Amino acid sequence: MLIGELAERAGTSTRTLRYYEAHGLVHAERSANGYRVYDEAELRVVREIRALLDVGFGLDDVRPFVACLRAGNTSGDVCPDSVQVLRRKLAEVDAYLDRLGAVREQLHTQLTHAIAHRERTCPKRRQLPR
Amino acid sequence: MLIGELAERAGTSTRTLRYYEAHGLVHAERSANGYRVYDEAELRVVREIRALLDVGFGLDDVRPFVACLRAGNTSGDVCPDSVQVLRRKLAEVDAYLDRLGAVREQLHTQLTHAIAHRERTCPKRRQLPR
DNA sequence: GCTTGCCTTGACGCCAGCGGCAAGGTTTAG
DNA sequence: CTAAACCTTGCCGCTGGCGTCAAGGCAAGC
Repeated sequence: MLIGELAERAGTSTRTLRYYEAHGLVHAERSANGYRVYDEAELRVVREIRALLDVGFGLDDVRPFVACLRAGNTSGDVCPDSVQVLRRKLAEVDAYLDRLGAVREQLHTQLTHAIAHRERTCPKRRQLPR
Repeated sequence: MLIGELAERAGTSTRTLRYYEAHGLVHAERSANGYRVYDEAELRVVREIRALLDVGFGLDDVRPFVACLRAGNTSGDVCPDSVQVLRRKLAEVDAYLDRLGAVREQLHTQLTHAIAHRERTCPKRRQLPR
């Protein structure tokens, strides 16, 4: 399998695959003419990477999962390192949810106050002219 | 008030103030020697900018609030444009909260499965060696 | 006069995950 | 023979909000 086919099958670009390789995440043999030749297993690897990036992981966070797949596991998240990353990421997400919830509250009260102020200042104006 | 003093009083850097000015958010007179001279009112403006950026606004989002302050309002959020931005931002935050909540769920189940798998595969290992 | 501490503009660096272009080699079909 | 469709390496661009020099001018105390 050449890089174009892998890219299409994984739903990404050749540029991205070369980028992953440059960062040590995806491996490829080389054919006589220098073309990258991929094993079928790399497709799973690339999909794992993509799935994790979509969830907000960084490339470094993904490494243990890739290594886990390469170690022969059917799923990339069953190895200790992966689990550790999962825990850390879950904590990060929880922390961010908290912060974002607080921000939401602030925005909400600020919006409420602003509208109330407009009511006081200029009562004849309708709230939603629509 | 010179730029250094304003920076310190606003809890930011001179670089930041020049940046804001370059982007049309903060105004300054110039003294004979070319130094920026700030009005007292600019302190409130800078603090408003900082507060909004901390909440996740971009510089463009901040503009209406600054204009609102300049228009003589005691608070930057009572003008229609500001209210509109507040509404939009609130919607964005809500959307992001939803996504992040879904991500959290996925991470949680993935983590649960991974740990369960390790239990099945290697029951003698303790979960948290501590 | 010299140092110290302000201030000025200008320009590059940073982070992350690529996109996109340049300039070229290879293989296959017509 | 040539065009088309692959592939290669390399390098700049992008987004945002600044940090961090660099090189120099101005003010004030000793």
